[in-house]
Amino acid sequence: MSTKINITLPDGSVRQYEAGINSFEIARSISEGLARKVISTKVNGRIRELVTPIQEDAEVQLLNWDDKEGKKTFWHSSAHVLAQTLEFFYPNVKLTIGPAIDQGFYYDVDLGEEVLSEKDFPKLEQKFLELAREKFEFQIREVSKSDALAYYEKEHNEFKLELISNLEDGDITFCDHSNFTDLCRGGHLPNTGLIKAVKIMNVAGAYWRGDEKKPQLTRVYGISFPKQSMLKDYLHMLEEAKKRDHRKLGKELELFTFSDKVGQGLPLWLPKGAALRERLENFMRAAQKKAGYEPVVTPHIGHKNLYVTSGHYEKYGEDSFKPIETPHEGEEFFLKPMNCPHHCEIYKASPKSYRDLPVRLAEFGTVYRYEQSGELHGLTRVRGFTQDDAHIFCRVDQVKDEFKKVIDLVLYVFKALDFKNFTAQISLRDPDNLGKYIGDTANWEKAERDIIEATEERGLKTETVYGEAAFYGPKLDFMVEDALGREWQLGTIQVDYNLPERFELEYTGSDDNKHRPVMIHRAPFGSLERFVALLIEHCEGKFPLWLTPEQVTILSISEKYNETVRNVAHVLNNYDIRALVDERAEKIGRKIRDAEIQKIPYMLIVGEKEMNEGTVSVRRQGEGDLGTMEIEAFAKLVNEEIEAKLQEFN
RNA sequence: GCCGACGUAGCUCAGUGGUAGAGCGCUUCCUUGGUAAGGAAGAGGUCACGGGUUCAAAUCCCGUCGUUGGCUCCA
Repeated sequence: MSTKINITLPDGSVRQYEAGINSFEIARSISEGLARKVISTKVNGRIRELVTPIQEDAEVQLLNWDDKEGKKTFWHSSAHVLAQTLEFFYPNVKLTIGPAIDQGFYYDVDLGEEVLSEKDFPKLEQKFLELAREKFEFQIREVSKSDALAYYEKEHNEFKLELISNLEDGDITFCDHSNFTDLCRGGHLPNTGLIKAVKIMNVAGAYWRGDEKKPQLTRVYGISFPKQSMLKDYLHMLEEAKKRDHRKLGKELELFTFSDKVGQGLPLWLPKGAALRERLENFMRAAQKKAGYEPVVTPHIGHKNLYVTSGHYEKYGEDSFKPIETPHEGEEFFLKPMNCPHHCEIYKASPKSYRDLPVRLAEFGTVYRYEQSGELHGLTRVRGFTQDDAHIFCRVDQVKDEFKKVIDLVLYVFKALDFKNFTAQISLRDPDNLGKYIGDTANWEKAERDIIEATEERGLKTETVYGEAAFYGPKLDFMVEDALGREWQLGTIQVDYNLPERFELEYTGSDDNKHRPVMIHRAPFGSLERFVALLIEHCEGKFPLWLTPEQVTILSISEKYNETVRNVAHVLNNYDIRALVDERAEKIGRKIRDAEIQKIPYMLIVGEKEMNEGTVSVRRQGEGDLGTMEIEAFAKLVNEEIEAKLQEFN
């Protein structure tokens, strides 16, 4: 006897089917075209196999390649084929986990003594496709916990055994295709044949469960596609992204460099880069002045005890440079890894009344941290960097308001610099590991609430991540992706009840009693180094006009007009426009090409006509000829463009 | 720090056991040209560094340093 069930589709329509129907049949009942495209399905919110029978009323969402979750299914299934491929070449391989990631998938395996390197990629890809073309069906089956354990006992796979031991009996499934079996929750393509293209991207060491005390596995990264042409497009896109890499552009545009002789992770700012950085600092100084910050200056080193007091020594001592010892017995100084302890001492330099708060102390403070060598990356992770740091000391009742003001400042900065694609991430405690945080629970809860409310009241779209809070307090981070899609933290706002406690900071309240202020750490750029790196990648080296090293280059048609060209530069300099001249004995086409490559926003061309008329022929980088205008008119154009972008901070 | 790869001229890279190469850049000369590369000549390298194998090493092996893609941590 058959039962009818109701299937609700994402558009809200309800269709009736026999119980036991599967998603693929539903797709085919709608249209053949849909059936051809569908690669996965979500039943009541959970990814399932297309062939999983549905027995009861359900919401069904059919997924194809264009859905994010469809891609995940595709890539997860690909990870199975990768594992099968690895088993073919390395029969003793121990499989661990093989998830889909944002761009493809990986599989972590224990290869024992064997080594896998790039040279092996072509043969892996070839075998992978050979296997895929067999159109093996993925079949999911339930396994009892004891059977599952027995299976991997026989395989001597301690990793899978560990995974299974953490699973509930009755909730364990294996997935088979061809002669290959893997512990797997499910959500697969119907068969391997849909995978038409694969590229093994790289191989890397990865610790089991991300713990460096646990064995290191070999992680093989790959990406796969339903069409060969999509792989080609993807690889082309990666090539394009590499052109935006700040390390490449930083070199080409002469912004910064590194020297082995100075040391790893210690950037050297070249004149053009330093000037750009100085403009960024001045921009921030002006905004902060309006926002009520007071600049302070503190030294590059601090007494060891300062960091013992702050708690940083205990927490980050390992990540610091070795202490600096003085001739005085037992006296140790540290290169400062952060500015806050110094600022606490400035706060303490004079007694404070509740009327004085908030106190906002700002400093472009250069700090030094001993990052592991493998961590260093261009300007985004270095060992010496400058934070646009400030600490706000305020009353508990002022926290939310101060927090909102900082959000305004960060958004102002991002707007002036055309950062549109950022995510605001609220980092809260890890509910499963509350022990690793210091400070009073009630304070933590208040701080977390203040942050959430401040972002809500500012209408900021946020993502909440548990477990990412600093050890001393919750925070709001502004994250931006680099050219290769890796996410970096730029701006940060952090509430801290801990340091005021440790430094015994006080103010006198209206009740004439002593009270503890709250601290807010905040840095809109985060670090100048990282910020500039991300800025370079976002604008491909074409900086906003107000910021760019050279705003205008003046090109003479021939050497006969060099004197006129120098005069034009002189006039523009008087308008505070950064102009340089190209007096080389080159043809104009060549001079234009070079200026275009150097990404100089404006080119002014001066020849016979312009010399006689007192005009310049204007060309915009990337756009072309804008026609002829008077020099003053051009200066006005430049300054108006800058003003339009650089609205004042209010 | 660990795993993989890489290190040749200022830059980008070719050269994989037998006399160190190209393009761009740089210098000099010719050319004085109107919107993305004018021509010629020249200078420039302990092939990252140290050791080993070999008649012979940029090339093969070992170590060190640096860079790089990941893992972990963080701004």
